[in-house]
Amino acid sequence: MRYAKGHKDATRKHIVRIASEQFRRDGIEAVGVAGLMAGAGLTHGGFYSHFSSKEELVRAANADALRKSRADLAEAGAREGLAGVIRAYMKPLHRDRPERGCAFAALTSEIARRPKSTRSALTEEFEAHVALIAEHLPRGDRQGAIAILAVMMGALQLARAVADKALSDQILASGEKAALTLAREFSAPAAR
Amino acid sequence: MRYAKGHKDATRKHIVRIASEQFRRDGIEAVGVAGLMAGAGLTHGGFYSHFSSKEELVRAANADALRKSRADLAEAGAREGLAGVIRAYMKPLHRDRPERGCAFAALTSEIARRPKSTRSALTEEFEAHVALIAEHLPRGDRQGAIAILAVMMGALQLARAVADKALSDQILASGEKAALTLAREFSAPAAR
DNA sequence: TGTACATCAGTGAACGCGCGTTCACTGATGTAC
DNA sequence: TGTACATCAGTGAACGCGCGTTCACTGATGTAC
Repeated sequence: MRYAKGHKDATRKHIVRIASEQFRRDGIEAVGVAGLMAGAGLTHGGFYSHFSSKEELVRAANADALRKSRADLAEAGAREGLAGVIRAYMKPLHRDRPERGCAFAALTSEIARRPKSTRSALTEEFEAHVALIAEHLPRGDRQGAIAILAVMMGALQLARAVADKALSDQILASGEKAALTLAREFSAPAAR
Repeated sequence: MRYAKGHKDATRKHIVRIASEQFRRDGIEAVGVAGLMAGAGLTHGGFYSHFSSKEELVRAANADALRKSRADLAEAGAREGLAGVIRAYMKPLHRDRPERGCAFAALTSEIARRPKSTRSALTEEFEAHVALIAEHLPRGDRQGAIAILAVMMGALQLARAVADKALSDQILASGEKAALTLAREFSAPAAR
């Protein structure tokens, strides 16, 4: 079957999108090329006409997921400021749908063990996230932005891992409160 | 060969220790039973006379790693208080040696995808960590303790994942500063 | 004290399975004549 | 306008390999007589 112009590009984008969801939900290692392609409605053989290796897809999928979640953060920030970003991030819905959520929370520890090329791709997106948060802080405070991202993703991960629902909700609330506290504190440091 | 009394128990403990290191360094999924047993100086066949499944070892290894890192935190806390705990956690050495470090930072997102039995084992250890940090806060503030743990492990993970050394150091410094800020803030909330 | 046997921690071959990757092939459609 | 052919996205069988798990076996030593 000969396909319409742009068809292959659309297929590639579709595979990347499906992969970014499966990776976030199940972890990178747990997702196989065959299952991934089946999830995209294709057979596994065609994979290598789109990507030179699974690792290339990993880079593309992470970048895609992070670009998308950055756009979500930017939108919440434009509407409701930094407090809006924090409240959106710490929502129970975000905990319950990792496949649509922040790729840092889902994949950072796994990416730490992948090749440098993959970690470099992550690093760029990390900087972009930090810059986005820093925009809402006086003097574009990078340190504060990094800390706010760290506490949010740390709390989200813990909330996903514990086996107790009430505790999980409590962790989300703690993360939200701490992130808001840091936002306030880094905006106008206490004079002690 | 007949072995001395207590030999089998010592072997089991040895396997658990080796496993807890390999899991933290390479991730749970990436560690195979054969490589693990070889690392312990044994052959893979004997594995199932010690554990009923890999998952049982995962639970034992995580509990062991977390009990040990909790003892380290407790020691730093006894010597130098909460600030000492935070400074020890955010040290570059901790970033560079995941196999000896905090199992939350290394494995939380992976554990979130494992069976409930494994997540329950983690939950207990999490509560114990929170209690240990809360001891250093007024009124044993659980919320503050959870937030401090979250920002430390989030920052440590990010410091391990980025491909840039200077950025990684900066992330550790941000995590330390934020954790200290939260410790201060949760001890004596600003009156605003 | 000396011999026969029971014990059992550890060995290593084998199982079915899914992994990432390769490759000869298919077949619908665009292009050339 | 009608036919022959080139294109190329996608197919599916096959590759070597390592996975978690099973199991018949080994062999050094403690125990029974």
